Amino acid sequence: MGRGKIEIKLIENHTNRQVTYSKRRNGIFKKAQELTVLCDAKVSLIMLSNTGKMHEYISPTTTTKRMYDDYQHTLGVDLWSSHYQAMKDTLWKLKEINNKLRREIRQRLGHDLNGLTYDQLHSLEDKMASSLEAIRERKYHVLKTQMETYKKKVKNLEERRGNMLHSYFDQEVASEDPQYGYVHNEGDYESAVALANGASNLFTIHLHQDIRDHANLHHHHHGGSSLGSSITHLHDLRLA
Amino acid sequence: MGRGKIEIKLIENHTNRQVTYSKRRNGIFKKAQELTVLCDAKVSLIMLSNTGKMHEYISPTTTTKRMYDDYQHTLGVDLWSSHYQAMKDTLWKLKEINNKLRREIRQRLGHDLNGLTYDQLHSLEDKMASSLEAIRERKYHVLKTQMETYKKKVKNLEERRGNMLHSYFDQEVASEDPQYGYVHNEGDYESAVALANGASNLFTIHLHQDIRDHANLHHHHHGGSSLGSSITHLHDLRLA
DNA sequence: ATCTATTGATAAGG
DNA sequence: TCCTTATCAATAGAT
Repeated sequence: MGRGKIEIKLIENHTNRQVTYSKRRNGIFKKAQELTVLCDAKVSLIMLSNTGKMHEYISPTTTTKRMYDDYQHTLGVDLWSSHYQAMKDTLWKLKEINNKLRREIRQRLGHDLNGLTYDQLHSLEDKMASSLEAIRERKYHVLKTQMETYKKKVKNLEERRGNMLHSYFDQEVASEDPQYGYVHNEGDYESAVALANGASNLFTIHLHQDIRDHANLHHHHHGGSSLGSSITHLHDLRLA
Repeated sequence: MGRGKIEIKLIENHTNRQVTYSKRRNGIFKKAQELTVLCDAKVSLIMLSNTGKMHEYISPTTTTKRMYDDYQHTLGVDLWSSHYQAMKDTLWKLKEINNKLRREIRQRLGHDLNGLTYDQLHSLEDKMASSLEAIRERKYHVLKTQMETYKKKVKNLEERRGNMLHSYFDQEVASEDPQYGYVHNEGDYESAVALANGASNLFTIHLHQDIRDHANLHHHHHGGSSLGSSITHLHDLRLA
């Protein structure tokens, strides 16, 4: 269709190729638009020239994202599933670990002991007792250190100001900040985990196994009518 | 181009529409293929008929995923980024929680106490002591229950078999499975967390802000030459 | 699905 | 890139 027939092979002349690309691109766009209107079809057409320019046609009744979503759904594959899957696995593992940790803490708090045997309880008791001992030792160590600090301070004061020691000492102890008292924050964990669990539901990926052998193959019709075309790289997919 | 000119508007006749769809679809596929060869272009063409049938053309030098990824990159926006971001947030929160839980456990094991004040240690000691008490109580409860079970068994046996009680009882106790001894599995948590941390590095998402106003607009050329076509919904994008 | 008159697309040239 | 036009290709309607 032109002043002469042309072979369908790469146009060597750069300028010529550019011109032909431009013309034919617009021809295809026009055809896509006509098809959209004439047949109430939805078309997504993305073209990337060898010079890196990208052109798109999308039927006005849809969006490119929706078309690709539909496409993936039709194929029963998720092109991005591997990414999602890895993330999902990670999330799952973290949640598992979290649950284990929380269970362990609860048992160490003396809750949820019903499932444990006598032996397990005995072992837990031993561990708790020795942990408690470590904490007590640390506590006394801290106390001792603190006392020594105070002693030194007092000594200093005694040297500098005579015997005002008792009133100063009492004041110092009373003003210690009580807000750092150990706070059990299981509630925070609960809500954060709940949030995490809720959010993760957004990412339920369906990974179907019936991937059809369509990708990068030559002209196929999977079931149904065949047009017997000799065009290569055309794929005929149906909604499952 | 046919026995008569046709208006570009929806073909009312169902059969006719189907036939036209089929013919034109193949026409566009052929054009897409020719463009691919003639101009060394890459084309991704997805068509969805009003009957729900989907057809695709993809240039053999690329894949649908790559085309769509390129498309998104060209737009400077990743339509999936919000999903990824939500997942990433979830992962981060879970990791935070995990660390808190693990710190708490370690403190309850009597480790990592250096950062705690005397008050905190005192509070922890109290909690540990009462937890330990709960565990002890549970342990004795289990022991008592178990003893009663044995007593009943023994009583049963006494009634049924006379006075063979001692040997049977000893045997029963000795054969109790010791494999359920409490096992501290912090190592498992460590490695699982490490794995999680490693995997999460795969999901560093780049969220660009320069979203261009291209989506679902009518025929546009962003910079450069205009073909002056009256075709609507054509988009002209350039690689950033 | 095939045929073919007719319109539409486009190669080459400016 | 845009216009022209001879030529070839696509396809509408009929079978």
